[in-house]
Parts: sequence; C-alpha cells; structure tokens
Amino acid sequence: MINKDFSDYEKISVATDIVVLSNAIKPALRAKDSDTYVLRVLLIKRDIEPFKGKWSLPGGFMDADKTADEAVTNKLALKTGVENYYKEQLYTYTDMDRDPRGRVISIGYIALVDKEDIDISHGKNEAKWFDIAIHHDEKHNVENVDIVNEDGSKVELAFDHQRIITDAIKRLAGKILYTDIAFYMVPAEFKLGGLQNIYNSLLGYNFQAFRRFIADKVEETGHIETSTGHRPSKFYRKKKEERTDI
Amino acid sequence: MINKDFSDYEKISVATDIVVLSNAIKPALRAKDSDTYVLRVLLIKRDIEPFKGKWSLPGGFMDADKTADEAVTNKLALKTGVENYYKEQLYTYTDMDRDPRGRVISIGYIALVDKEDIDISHGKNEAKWFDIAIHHDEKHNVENVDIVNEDGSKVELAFDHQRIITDAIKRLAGKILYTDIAFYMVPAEFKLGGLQNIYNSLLGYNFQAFRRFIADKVEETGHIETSTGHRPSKFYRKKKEERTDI
DNA sequence: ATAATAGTGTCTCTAAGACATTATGCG
DNA sequence: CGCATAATGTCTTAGAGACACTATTAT
Repeated sequence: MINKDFSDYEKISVATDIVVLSNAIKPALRAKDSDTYVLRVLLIKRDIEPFKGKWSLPGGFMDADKTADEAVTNKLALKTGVENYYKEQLYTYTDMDRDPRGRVISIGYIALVDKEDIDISHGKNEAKWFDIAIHHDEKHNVENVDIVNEDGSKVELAFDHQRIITDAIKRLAGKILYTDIAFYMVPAEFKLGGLQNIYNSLLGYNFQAFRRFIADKVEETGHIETSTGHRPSKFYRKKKEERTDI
Repeated sequence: MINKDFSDYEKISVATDIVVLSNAIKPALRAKDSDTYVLRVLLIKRDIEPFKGKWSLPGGFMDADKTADEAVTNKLALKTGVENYYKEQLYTYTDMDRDPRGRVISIGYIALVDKEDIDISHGKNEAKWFDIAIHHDEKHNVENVDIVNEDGSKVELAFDHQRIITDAIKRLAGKILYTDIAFYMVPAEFKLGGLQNIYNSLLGYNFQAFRRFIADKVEETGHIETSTGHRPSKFYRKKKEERTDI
C-alpha cells in the first residue's frame, strides 16, 4: 500500500447512542414472579426514516467540534442542578450495515439516572420509559434482554439498539458487585429492598447476604414508610465515603 | 436547532490504536525488585510529522469500508496460523486536541499475543518491544504506567498513546482474576512462575494462593526445565475447558 | 390475630492470605 | 552438601449462601 496522507482518508459519520437507565421501583424483593421488571430504559420514537415510528435510543450525530462526552451530556435532558448521575462510555459499534443510510459508526454510552431527574418532555420527539426483562443463563450470565410494553409484548427497536441495550446490561451486571453504580438508579432516599431488586435483577439470582453486603455503604435517613399493610421499611441514603487515608 | 438531515453532519476522521501486549519472560516470582518488568508493549517509530521520531502505538486511519475489528485484525502482523491471540475493544478517544493535524477520533484496542507470533519486521517502520513499569496505589489499583527503555529511562510517546496504554493496563488488571486473558500472553507451554508474574505485576501484589487458584485451569505437559541451578520447573499448558453441561 | 414484608442471627462453604515445610536439580 | 527456586500443606480470615428466627404495622 502506498503511504497515504492524512487528507486522503475518507471521513466517516459518527453518532452517539445513549442507554439511559433508571429504576422502575417495584416492591418485589422476594417475588418469584419473573415478570416483575426492575429496570427501565428511556426510548425515543423516531419520526423520520429509516425506522420511522420505531423506538430508538436517544443520541444522534456528533458535531465535529465536540467530544463524545460533551455530545452525550448535552443530549441528556437533565433537570437543573442534577449532580447524582452516572455516565460511562460503553462500546463503539462499527458494523457496516448498522445504518441503512450509509456508513455510520456509533459510540454507545450508558447513563444511570434517577427517573425524576430527566425531563422526558424536553425533546421534539415522543419519549417513554420501557421495562427491561433481563434473561440470564444457568451460570447467571446475562444472555439477552427484552424491552417490553405495558401489556407485556416485546418492543422492536430501530437500528442495532437492542444489541446496545443488551451490552449495557451486561456491562452493568459485571460491575455492580464492586462499584457503586446501583445508587445512581435510585432516588436519594431509598428502601434497601428496592436497592436489592436492582442487584437481584442484574445478577440473575437472589443476593442472599445483601444487607450484610450493603450495611457499611448506607445510613438511615430517619424517614420511614407508611400505610404499607406490613412492617414498614426505613429509608436509607448512600453514606459519604469516609477518608481512610488520614 | 433546525432538524438537520443525515448529509448535513460533518464527517470525522476515524483511526484505530492497538495496544499489543506480551510477556517479557523474566523469572522473578518472589523478586522484591520492582524494576523487573513483566509486560511488554509493541511500539512503532513514527517517520513522518507529527511526532516524527517518537514511538507510537500501531494502528492508523480506518477505511470507510471496514469495521474497526477488521481494521485491527489486518493491522496485526500475525504469523500464519496463529489462533491463540486475544483482541478486545478498549475505549474510543475523542478529545479535541489529540491530533495536531485536526479532528481525529481513535478507537483503541487491546491485543494479547505470544511475542513469537508477531512479525515485528512486517511493517515499513521500525518496530520494537518496550518494557512497561506498572505503578499501583496503596489499594492495588493501577495508577499509571511508564514505558521504559533498556537503560531504564522513560519513553515519551506520540499523541495520547501513554494514556491509551494506561487504560489498557487498567482494563486488564480489572479482569485478570475472572478471565483467561493471562494465557494469551504466554507461549503454549509455560512455567507457573512466569504466569504468576503476569498476575502479580497487573494486580500490584504477590498473589499468595496462586497455585491453588490456577491448579484446575492448567495441566502438565511432561516437559521440564533444565540447567537452572535450582529445582527445575515443570512446563504447563492451559487445560481445555471441560464440558460441564452434559 | 393474621398477613406480609422488614430486618437479624447463625451455621456453613469457598476463596484466598500468611507462611511454614518439603522437593529437586545443579554446582 | 548447600543454594535457589519449585511445589505442597495447614491455619486463618473474609465474604457470601442458606435459612431460621424475630420485628413491625395495617387490616
């Protein structure tokens, strides 16, 4: 091959796709019912071709004068003052046929938010939260996921967005045990049962020793649930990291 | 913002950068000497501006008719028939100023190979293996790395390649305990001490129970080291996965 | 009192740290 | 034999599975 110069290379369209996840707040700690979904993903209804009318991940083409991180932050319609959210680059998708309009590569991101912190009516397109059904194999590895409508039917997504969401769930399942990511999907004050639901549904099994595991990472807020018909739960918050290096 | 059309977006130059790693085969299992390096990275001497004369990661601009995986596979000068290598997408770098020629984003990859399997004289540019000094903090997290010359002096790399190598080492350190990646950096027949060196230098501490940990993943080859001046080591190979699902 | 979930306590199992002990070939 | 590293064995600790048990509120 002859030594090509910088300007001889074909430039490529670059997009971002953001898997925005939050907790669905379903109290089902010991539920055997696998149809009880715990995580939700934010999807946007496409109003132009291709895939017009289908649901898709938020994102879009990346301007050449922005970094991918900036593009993602700008796209997330976070309410003013929100600091407790989490953003992570996931994977860059470069399959030749992933966009019927032509060659487009896409940098996938994960964003974890408290659902209340996202302004869902911000964009020009219809936006909606969808339940995620996570399927594990017998070794508790995430195998695949389904995005489901309220009536339980599966949603068909635009582009390769089903795969991107699956990759996001795999990534999070792989790191939930040794990171604090779960705290980014719940409100500032939460019930341990609700937090455990996130661990359980990502891990694919019931985390037996959850309260022991989480005990030194949370503290009580003093608030308590009411009118439950059973023993009420205390509300907890994430404990501030203690400095251990003094 | 007005609804832009597909073709209205500025396209961007996309490159790949590959962190090719291998084992340096230094017998220093219990060495306290932190100057004994265990991992090596393959670097290419740049013969054009920018950064002419500096060492850089192999890679290059990505043709619009190839996936990133194809671009990386083509760039790796693997000798014919090599199957035992590992490739993984690392991260996509999009900082505005990472290339002085203009806007270039780069998809970083990790490749783990047995050094003998790479044809280092394949390309038109000078290529060389460099030792990596890995620095951990007190909690054994990878903090940063240095690329060092044979005389111990630090190598200054082109572009943001120092950061990319650091990210690669962090990624590998994070997953070495629950994956088989270490096997991809050693020859088909290896000594347990040599394999442990890879674990030790990525983890940042001496993996005390290493032989117990690795025992059921390896098997003896029957070959044995000679003329060592001390008890000779057996050679081992990676055990084929047993089917547990029959 | 009962239902139903919140929360605690205890026994066990497994992986790994710490470290002493034995094994082996070469000079 | 003694040196140096290979390889094994044992005691201990930390984290988590299993699961019984107690606590608390609404009806």
